[in-house]
Parts: sequence; structure tokens; C-alpha cells
Amino acid sequence: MVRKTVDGQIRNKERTKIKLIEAVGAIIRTEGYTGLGVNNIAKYAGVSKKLIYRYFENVENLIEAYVLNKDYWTNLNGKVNQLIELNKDDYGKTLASITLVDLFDKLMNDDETRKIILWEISEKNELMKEVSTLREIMGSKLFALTDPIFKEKDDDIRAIYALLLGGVYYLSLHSHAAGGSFCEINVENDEGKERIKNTIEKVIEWMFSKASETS
Amino acid sequence: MVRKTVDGQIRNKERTKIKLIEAVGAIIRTEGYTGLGVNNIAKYAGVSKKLIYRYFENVENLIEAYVLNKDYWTNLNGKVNQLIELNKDDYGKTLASITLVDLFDKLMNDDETRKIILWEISEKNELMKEVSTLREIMGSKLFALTDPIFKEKDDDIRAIYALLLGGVYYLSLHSHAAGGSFCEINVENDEGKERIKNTIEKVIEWMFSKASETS
DNA sequence: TTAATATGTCACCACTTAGTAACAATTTGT
DNA sequence: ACAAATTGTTACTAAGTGGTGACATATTAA
Repeated sequence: MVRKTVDGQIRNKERTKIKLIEAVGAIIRTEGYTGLGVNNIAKYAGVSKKLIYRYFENVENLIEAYVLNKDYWTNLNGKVNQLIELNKDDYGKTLASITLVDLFDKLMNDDETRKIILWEISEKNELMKEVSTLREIMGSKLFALTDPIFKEKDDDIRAIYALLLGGVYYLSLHSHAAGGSFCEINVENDEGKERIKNTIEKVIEWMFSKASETS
Repeated sequence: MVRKTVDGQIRNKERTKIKLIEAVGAIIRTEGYTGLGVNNIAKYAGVSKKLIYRYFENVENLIEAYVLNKDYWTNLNGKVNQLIELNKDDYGKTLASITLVDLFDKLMNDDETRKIILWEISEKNELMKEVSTLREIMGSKLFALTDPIFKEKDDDIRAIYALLLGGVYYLSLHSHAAGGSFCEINVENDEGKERIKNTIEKVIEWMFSKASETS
């Protein structure tokens, strides 16, 4: 027989798992992904590290549980159908702009998200490969929205988006590490931020207006 | 009296220092900057780690010696005036394209350069701040070339360039870490690479053609 | 040739790391 | 109430970290 999982006041499996997962977040926020060791996580959670192995097998799985819960794109997953419905009219033009600009804002302000991005590009990492793949699935749903208008054009909306998205990632990382200006723009102040956002919108706008031209 | 620094066959201060500095390069190439510990560097150099402290005081100084010795970005500095002269005709349009596309190729193939970029955005690092500043000086000379044509336009060539350059950095980093596709483009194969390069050229082309329109 | 000094190695320190075995205590089902 | 299973802690490996003092020896200057 399968016994009910322990749910007492003193011993409680689920509560402990949550403690561990939230410890991961706390560490990423304060120390960055380099602080994600078994000992440190257990210390933050106030619990024995043995339990990490018992409940998650290894640290990787624990972190995966955390990251999947936190990721910007995978979180959009729940809203994606709604978003698609709302953005059918302009073939996803507004959506493309908004997601990039929003993500830029989020990354500039949210240490946690930024450090996950950094972690993702830092090392050959099977976990991050999975996260990355999940994001792609999300993304393909959104690109399906834009395809009708770009169908027979040689303008490559995916390539444009990849470059802009990568640019957004990089700019936020750069500004929080080396800092200072980048291409003579300082995204640490509002004026710099606005220039980037306006340019993102302008490029997207241009792409779509070109694509909708009668050929 | 100051004695001549030892220059024998068995003991040789300068030779050892070079060994250590080159060990840093070898490690960055093979393991990335995370492998830059005292023990590891000494092992690569085939020398006692004690000497790192004796000759460089600490690991930071040793790494600084390496990066400055490599002179990545200041090396470009020598060619800058020549490049400007050659690209006056089209206000730097070709140059803007070429530098981005070339850099993309370089980053996709050169582990060392890519890992230094990664290091630069990974941590608050005074040394990397310096390198970053040097690059900005370089860049401003190139933007001087484009300014006449963009002068009274509200298109922001610096913001476009920042996004594209950041995009190039990010795409190369992503493909060597998580890998797989990004925005449904896989830059690990030639088809993906070409799509990115073509799009870079197209965006630059568009920017300049818009800027040169009579208003 | 000899003494002084620079160079290099080795063994060790205290600390941190990932991971495990043995054990104690709580919760569950009977 | 009591046994069985689950949850949690402690203490312990074995290996790796940055850093240092003691010592051996190659090189230099005399």
C-alpha cells in the first residue's frame, strides 16, 4: 500500500521541498548561480542537505524545479492562447513589440531572471537545454501568428527577433556587470532605456510594414 | 645592490611568468573563466602555485597580466584610422555590416574571445570595465563616420547597433552553451548562420537607406 | 670558490565541497 | 497502542580550495 505523504507539524515533505526550492531563489538573488551548492542551499533552507538528494536526487533537478517555475517564457505558456486570440488582428506585431520591451524592463530590474539567463549561457548544461527547448515550443506558437504575413517574403522575422531578443538579453547583462555605456548608450539611465525601447518598436514596425506591402 | 633577475636554464623568473600567463589562456580556452583557480593554473603551467603569489601577488593580477598582454581590443585600435579612411564613401554603411558579420564569425569559432565576453558580463569586474571603456573609444571613432547621414534623423543608429551587436554576442554564447535553436533558428549550422548574417546586413541597409531619404 | 640571494618544490594548514551511512524522531495505518 | 514507514539530523568520508612556511638548489656577484 502507498502511504499518504507525511503532513505533520514537525515533519512535512511538501513543506520541506518548498523550502528547498525557495532557497534556490534566495541564493540566485543574493549570490548568483555560483552559490548554488548543496551545502549552501541546505543552509538557506534550514534543512539537512541529505534531503536534497532524497527528494530531488541531485542539485540539478532541484534547480530545474525552481527555474521552470520562474522562467519568463514558460510562464507565458498559460496565457499564450489568450495572447494569440488578442493579437490576431495585426498578425502579432504589437505582441512582438510588447514582449521584447517588457522583457527588457523585467531584465533590467529583476536580478533573479537576469542571473538565470546568465547561467544559461555560461556552461554546457543539460538542464538549461531543456528550459531552452520549452521556450522554443512557446515561441513557435507565437511565430505561427506572424507567419501568414511573412509567408512569401524573404524578410526573416525569426532572425530579426533572435537578434533583438539576444540584444535585449545582452544589454541587460552588460549594464549590470561591466556597466557604463555600450555603443555610446547607457541603458542604466532612463534616456538610454527609452532609446533602446523605441528602436525595438521601430524595427518591428518596419518589418511588418515592409511585409504587408503589396509585392 | 639589485641583482640581475635569474635567467638560468633551470630557474628563470621571466620564463615562469610567461608559463603562468599562458596557462591562463589555455584554461580560458578549454574550461572557461570558471577554471581560473590557483591550483589549476599552477597545474597547467607545470609550476608551483606558490610562484603565482610570489610573482603576481594574487590570481587577479595574473589574469589582468594575461588579458592586457593579449590586447584584443586595443589591437583593433591600430587599424581603425585605416578603416575609417576606406569607408568614408558610404558613411560607414559597409563597415557597420562587415564588423558585425565578421565579429559573429569570429565569436562562433573562437572559444577564447567568446569566453572573455562571457566573463565580462558575468561579474562586477574593474578590469573588464577598463576593457569595455577602451572599446567604447574605438566605437566612437566609427560612429563619427555615420553621424553626418543620421544627423537630423530620429533613427538611432547607435541603438540599432547596440541591439545587433548584443544580439551577435548573445547568439554566439547561447549556441555554445544551451545550444539548439533560438527563435527557431539554429546558428550551429550554416543555414542558421547565413540567416543571421543576411538579416544583419538587411537591417543596416534599411537604416542607411531610410536615413539618406530626402526628408 | 664561496656566500648571498633568487627561484622552485613540498608538505601542510584551515576551510569548503559533494555525497553517504547510521541513527533518531514523527507520522501513518492497523 | 504499536509496528512500519517516512522524515530529518548528525557525523563522517574523500577530495578540492586558497594560502603559507620550511627547505633545497640554481644562479649571481664577489
